[in-house]
Amino acid sequence: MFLGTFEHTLDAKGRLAIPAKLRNSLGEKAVLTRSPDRCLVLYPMDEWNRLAQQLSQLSQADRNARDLQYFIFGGASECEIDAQGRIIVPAMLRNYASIDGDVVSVGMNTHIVIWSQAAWAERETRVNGDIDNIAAQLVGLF
Amino acid sequence: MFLGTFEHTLDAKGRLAIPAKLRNSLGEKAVLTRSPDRCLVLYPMDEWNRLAQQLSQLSQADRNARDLQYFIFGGASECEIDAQGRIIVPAMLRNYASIDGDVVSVGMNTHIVIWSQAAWAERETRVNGDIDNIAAQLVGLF
DNA sequence: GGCAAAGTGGGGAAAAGTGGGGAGTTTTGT
DNA sequence: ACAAAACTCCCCACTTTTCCCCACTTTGCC
Repeated sequence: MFLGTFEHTLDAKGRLAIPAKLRNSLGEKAVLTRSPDRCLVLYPMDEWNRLAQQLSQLSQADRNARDLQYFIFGGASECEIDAQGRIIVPAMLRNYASIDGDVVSVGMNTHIVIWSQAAWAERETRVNGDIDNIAAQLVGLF
Repeated sequence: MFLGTFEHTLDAKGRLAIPAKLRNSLGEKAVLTRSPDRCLVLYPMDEWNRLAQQLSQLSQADRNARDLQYFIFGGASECEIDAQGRIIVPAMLRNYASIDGDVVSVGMNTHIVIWSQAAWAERETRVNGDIDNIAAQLVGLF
């Protein structure tokens, strides 16, 4: 169970420390990949396996399915958490999510989402004040 | 489990180094063949055996089935990974996928796909910006 | 305040990626 | 048939990147 928002940094070697409170629910290994909205997603292995299996079962004949597989599998990286609780974020993923330096990690219950500080701030201001309307469109949940 | 995207080179002798992270899930032998979209595919032996069996079971009376068998079996090459972690890509396959020099290898969970750098870049620009729509058509996965 | 855990930074050993030489074999051309 | 050329395969060498370990600073907690 991943909860909370954490601001921290990614160092010059591309290493990212996973906040201790998020790390607890993560095993020693995890899979990092990209999300369509220009941020990264970190899955614990069991959650990743579920996703990977569903994705693999899509028909190879469907072009959209293949494109999505390229996006997810091709953008993925199996991460081991080192002795300091860090993972290595490949240059390609750093680039995709415009991450250099300040980072925001968000626990999303089943997985962790990683944003560049700048993109996160932008998102916050966009959504702020509008959350009433957004929630209103999803009545029935509460 | 093959994951990630890697840019590297094929040397003048037709040798292609398999990135270490992809090599780990590969045995000492693998099968390289062509894919309909002008790139190459590298299967580990167990995955290849499954594919080959399915392909063999197709009806010989069906012309399309025979053509597909020619395409896959005829284009296939059994590869051994040498001491430096490289395979040799036959000239015919290099030619088919327009590979000379820069190459992109993509882990696709169960197999590895190999593109020429140029063709990959073209594909990327085509898909870029469209990934939202593609993902939207496949909701239920996330 | 002091201790422990978390977060951050850097240096050095090891591995990965790349290129090339040369012996042995096959193919090509005369 | 024979020589020359091309191709394989195996070995070695160099450069770059990655990984692992250690050390310091900061934060939180008793």
